[in-house]
Formats: sequence, C-alpha cells, structure tokens
Amino acid sequence: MKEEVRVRFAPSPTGELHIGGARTALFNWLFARHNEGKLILRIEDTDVVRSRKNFSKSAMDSLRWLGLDWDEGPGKEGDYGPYFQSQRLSIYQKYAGKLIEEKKAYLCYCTQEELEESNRKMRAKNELPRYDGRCRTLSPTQMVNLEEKGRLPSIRFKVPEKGITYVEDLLRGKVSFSNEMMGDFIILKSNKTPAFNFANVIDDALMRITCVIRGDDHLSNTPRQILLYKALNFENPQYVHIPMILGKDGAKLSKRHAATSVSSYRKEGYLPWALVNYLALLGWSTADSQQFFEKEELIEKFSLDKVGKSAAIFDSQKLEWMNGEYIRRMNWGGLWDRFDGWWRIIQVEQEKQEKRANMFKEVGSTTTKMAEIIQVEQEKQEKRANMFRQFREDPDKMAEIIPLVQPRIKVFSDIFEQADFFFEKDFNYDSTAVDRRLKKDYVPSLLKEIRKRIEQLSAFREETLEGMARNLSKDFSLTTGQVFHPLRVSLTGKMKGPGLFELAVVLGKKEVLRRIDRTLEMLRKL
RNA sequence: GUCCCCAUAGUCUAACGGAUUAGGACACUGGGUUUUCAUCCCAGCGAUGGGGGUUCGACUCCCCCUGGGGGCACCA
Repeated sequence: MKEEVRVRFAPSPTGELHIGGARTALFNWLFARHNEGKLILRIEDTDVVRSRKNFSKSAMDSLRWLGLDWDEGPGKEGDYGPYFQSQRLSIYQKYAGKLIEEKKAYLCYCTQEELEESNRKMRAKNELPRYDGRCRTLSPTQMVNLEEKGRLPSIRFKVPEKGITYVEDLLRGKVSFSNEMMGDFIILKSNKTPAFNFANVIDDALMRITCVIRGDDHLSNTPRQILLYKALNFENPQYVHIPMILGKDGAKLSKRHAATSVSSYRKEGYLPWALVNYLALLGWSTADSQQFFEKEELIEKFSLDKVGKSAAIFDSQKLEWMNGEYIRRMNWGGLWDRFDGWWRIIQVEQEKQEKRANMFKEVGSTTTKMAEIIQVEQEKQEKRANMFRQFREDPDKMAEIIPLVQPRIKVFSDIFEQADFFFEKDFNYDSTAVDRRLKKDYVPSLLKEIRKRIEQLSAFREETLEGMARNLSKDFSLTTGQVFHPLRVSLTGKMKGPGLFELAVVLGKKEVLRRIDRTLEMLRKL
C-alpha cells in the first residue's frame, strides 16, 4: 500500500496571514487534496514575545474563508496533537535532553552581548558569522560557576565540523551545504522554548509529515534540520521549496506593499475563490496557460512538477481583473448573496473598530484630528449601511440595480461609488461634472423641457424615455450627447455610470422629476 | 561579507535539444459597439540579461559574468 500523503501548513501567529503564507497553504492543500492525503495545520507560536493569540484565530479565519480546510489541527483534533507548539513544550525539552545525554548537544551559557561581540568580530574579518563553539568544552565546575552568576543555559546542537549535508529537493534537485558553514545552533532557548529549526523537525517527524512544502526562504535552513533528523534517528520528509512571492519592487512582500494580508482582501470585497485562483497561478501553471479553474478542476490538474522555480511578483492589477471576471460570471442572485454576506462581515469589523475608537475617546487620548477622521468614517459607514438596508428591504429594486452595476465593479467595495446615487436623495454633484456638463447656457431650459416631456410621457420605460430624449435633441438642434450628459449629471451627480435610461427607470418617474427640479434649483443659486 | 537559490516582454507564464513569426493571460496603445463609464469584439506594442562553450541544431545542457532574491538570530 502506498504511504499516505501528509503535508502541513505551519504559520506563526505574529501577524495577519499574508499572501505568501496563503499561497504556501494553498499548494499544500492542493497537493493533499490531489493525492487524497491529509493537510495538517500547526500553529508555531513558540515566540512568546511576538506571538498573539488573536493572530492564530485570524489566520484560521482567513484559511477557512479561502476554503482551505485542514484535516488535523486546531478545532480538528487528530492522533498527533496538540497542534499548537506552545502546548508541546515538554516534548521538545524531552528530545533536547536526549540529545544532551547522547552528547549530540550541549549547554551554552553565552550571553546575548557575548554572542553579538563575537559575530561582529567575525564579520569584521569577512568570515561567515557563526557560533564558535566556545561552550562545547565547558567543564562541570565552569558550568556551576556560570550558573551561580545567574546565567541560564540554552541548548546548542553540535554540528559536525566536517562533511557536507545534502538536501534533496523535488524541485531543485540535490543541493549541497558544507557543515562548517553552520556553526552550532540553538535548539532550546534559555527560557526552555524550542528554536524554530528544532520544533519544526520534532513536529514534522512526530506528526508523520511525508512532504514539506514551504517557501524558498527555508532552503538554507534545511541542512540544519536534516542534521537534526539524523541525530534524532528520524527519517526526514521530502522537500519542496516553492518560489517566494515578491512585492511590485521585487523585494520581499512586506507591510509597505499596500495590502498584503488575506483579511484586507476580504474586507475590500474580493471573492475567496478569485484570490485562490490567482494565487495558484503564481508559481504554477498548466501547459496551455489556462487562467480560470473550478475548484475540482484545480485539484485535479495541480501537480508539483509544474511548479516553477523563480520568484513571482504579486500583481494586484491582475487579481483585480480576475475578481471582476468572476463577478461578471455570477448570476445576480448569487452575486447578491455574496454582497450581503460580505457586508455582514464588514459591519462586524466596523462595530469593533467603533468600540475601540470610543474607548480611546473615553480615555481622552484622541486628538481633534483623529476625532474628525473617525467622524467622517462613521458618516460614510452610515451611508453604506443605509444602502444595504434599502437593498434588503426592497428585493425588487435590488434585482434591478445589481445587473446595472455588475459589469462595472471589480471588487465589492466598488458598489458604493457605483450605486450610491440610487439610495442617496441629496447626493453631492461632482464638481467637474457640474463644470463640464451643467454650466452651459442651454442647460436650464433643456432640463425644463425634459421635465415637461417626461410628465407627458404615457409610459415611463427605457424606450419611451430614449425616444423622448432623441426627439428633443433634434427639436433643439443639439447632439444627443448634449442632451444625455446634463441629464445624467442631474440624475446621478456623476459623469459616468450605468445606462442613463435604465437607471432612470429604476429611479422612477417621480424621483427623476424631483432630481431635475433639484438640479434647476442648484443652477439658479450658482 | 559569505553560503544557497533564481533568470522568457512592465507582470504571471508556455515551449521538458528539433514542426513555431518564441504561444497564452494581465497591463498598456489604437479601433469598433454605446449617451458616459464599464463590459464586449478586433488589432497592435512588447521577451529568451551578457559572454563563452557542447551539439548538425539551443530558451532548453555546461562554465563565467551580471542582476535579483533568501539564509547566516535565544524570529519563524
């Protein structure tokens, strides 16, 4: 029987799940699903200083939102738990003790300062900065002396001084590292928590991971890990180091590259599958460069040997395009459900933020400027909430509006600027629109005439409206544009938007007349 | 600095020594449709980083250079 495929995704909760992490999770997930194996989620939260519990939660939320489900991990206990490293401390300590007993590791009493000094010197000599092994040969009395000084030991792994360690990578072949480059590294910190390389190895071995799929940036760590597997008498897994995702400037993706967290894309109103589809194409492709995949299709077609080796730059423009494409392919009912679901999430987020803002207010730590920003934000949010309320209360109207905005939005948050005028009675006129379309001598009389003819219209429908407008342009010797443009601005306040007569019908005769009056009123005051 | 990885258009990529004007997609430019914007349709722009080899033949294999990225932490 073939061995079951077991892969893992092991984020550390020191920040929101970012795009790179999500892509790594995706490749692991695809590999597991393709091979009918298991995906294990493990939270690497051993850095007590930087790890935060809410980041674990939000990472899992992000994964769930993307639809990347795991078979073992938090919330899905399996046979190899616990799945939080912070709950496995005694395991690491046990194995570290074992290595000491076998003389494969030793106690190190060096202080931070001593190490920095030593590294600095080596750098000055143009040598590779690495631990010089000074505590390898400490005698018991020396240790006692150091302990009496109050020094807490860490545990270092004895790296063989000679020899070469090979990493067999499925993507890159055999990569060799000479052991003398490595220097004895720490496996257990002085606070008794494990260092990354150590915890990683212990867990992957104990959780019976068969294949480690992770970012390129871990390739240089791998020889250390392989040495540990050997020392512990564990068999090491297979390795696949996938290329990294870089920012637009070619540097490692970081906070300064606009939105990098999965949650920010969720808030913006991206469809999870559009993000997944886009991410799959970063470093992987089919022979025919297919762009769109259904879920089942992607699982079926995914294979590691079609994964590329070079880093990819994250192109948010293409992601936007792809999201818009997915939106356009949806039927309006499905689209509405998505809108609505998205909006509920946003509201919850918003309420949390408001609470936080109010707390600051109470404490009195907000400046007037901050308060202003919060005020503006809240008003905007209120308008948006109002829009969604009306959407929900009037499904018929919603059904009319959705098709009009559908080809015009790339992400859900676009809907506000596309459709706000449907709901806002006293919208502001765009100033350039007023200058270019309304500030003409003929406009007031034109609008009055339009108003008159609309009132006389037997039926308020697209065709009759358009016929009316076209006739009017002839009667006045105006181009159609000269008639349509001012009317658009009058009804929407904007220069662009859905078809003029379509939107007029949605607004209704009464509202259209009211808006024309409002514009005439506004022009009088100019 | 040093070790490791990588290298097809601005970007994501295809072509796993031989049917190719080096294919597709995003972006960009132009045109068509439309009352605007978007959509949609058509067209265009644009790449094998440089230099040596190997071979009858290199995007593809080898070497050097250059460029980019990553590691070298009591971070993961």
